[in-house]
Amino acid sequence: MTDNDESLELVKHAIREVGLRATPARIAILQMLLNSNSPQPHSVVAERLAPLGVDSATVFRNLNSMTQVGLLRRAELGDHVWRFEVVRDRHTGHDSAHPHFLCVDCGEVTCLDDVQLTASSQRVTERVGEVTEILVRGHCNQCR
Amino acid sequence: MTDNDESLELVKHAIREVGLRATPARIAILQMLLNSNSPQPHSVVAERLAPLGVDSATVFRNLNSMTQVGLLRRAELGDHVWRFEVVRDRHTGHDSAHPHFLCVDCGEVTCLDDVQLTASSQRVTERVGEVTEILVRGHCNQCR
DNA sequence: TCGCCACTTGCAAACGTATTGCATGTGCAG
DNA sequence: CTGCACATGCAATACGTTTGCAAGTGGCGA
Repeated sequence: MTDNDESLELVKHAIREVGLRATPARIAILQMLLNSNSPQPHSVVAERLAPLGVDSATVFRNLNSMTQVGLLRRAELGDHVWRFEVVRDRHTGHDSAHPHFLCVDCGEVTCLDDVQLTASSQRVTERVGEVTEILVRGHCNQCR
Repeated sequence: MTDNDESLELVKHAIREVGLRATPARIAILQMLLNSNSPQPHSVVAERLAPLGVDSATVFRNLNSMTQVGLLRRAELGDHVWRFEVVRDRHTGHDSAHPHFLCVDCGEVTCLDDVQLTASSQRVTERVGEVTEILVRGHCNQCR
């Protein structure tokens, strides 16, 4: 069994695990995003998969469905284009309202789970409701 | 001179100060946003000004141009809708990029300008880079 | 105060991204 | 192996945003 076979099985398993069918389109999308080190816009994913005969609408639907089940993360860098990246730490447990830092230049998302926002978060919670997500945008140290 | 006259003159002055003409459309947009306590999407601004005979494209152009010159701030809260708010402290120097709370159910936006995120923000800044925007999402008290 | 001219506007058309309907195809549980 | 709910391809559509162009006007200078 080669590395490719192995990763193929892993990808298939990850897709089935969340209750979706491991179709060629989904496998290709996930593999492509796994090989990217930054979130990719739909257009890029669709372009790359077009030669494989995958329709643009299918890419959209799959990116959205895989995002809904937590396989992917959808990021908006400020240019009104959704970018998608693989959620690599689905099993680590800290899926509560931990802050994410999003670099609007390179699109990289950093988990700030050790950053203490609790005090203010609690105050915010009381004031406005139930907080489910905290997103911090800016320019990361590499892009400044 | 009434309060309205006074604020009208202030608004006109603010517009001219940045090198733009004080046209009825710009005055109306600025006044409307000054009376809002949260960022408003273009659609809402356009709807509100439509009865005055202001075109939607004009609203777009003005929101963008006034943003370019620093009169307004454009915020993207993660739902692919630009929202505009008046920059109220252009002259005071201290950065006014305050956190926003977005209710994912009803879409209402609350400005959290009095919430203290400074300590953690500074820590975040050191770790990842320069923070330009803080977004808190969740369910507001009305929607829970 | 008046007239000029660059800046603005209204209207409509163009654009790019995202979504949807429907008939066909297919992954996979039983 | 087989059936059926889920997924896909294709095309049409919805939507938010931008742009071209001719007409209009704010505000400066005379």
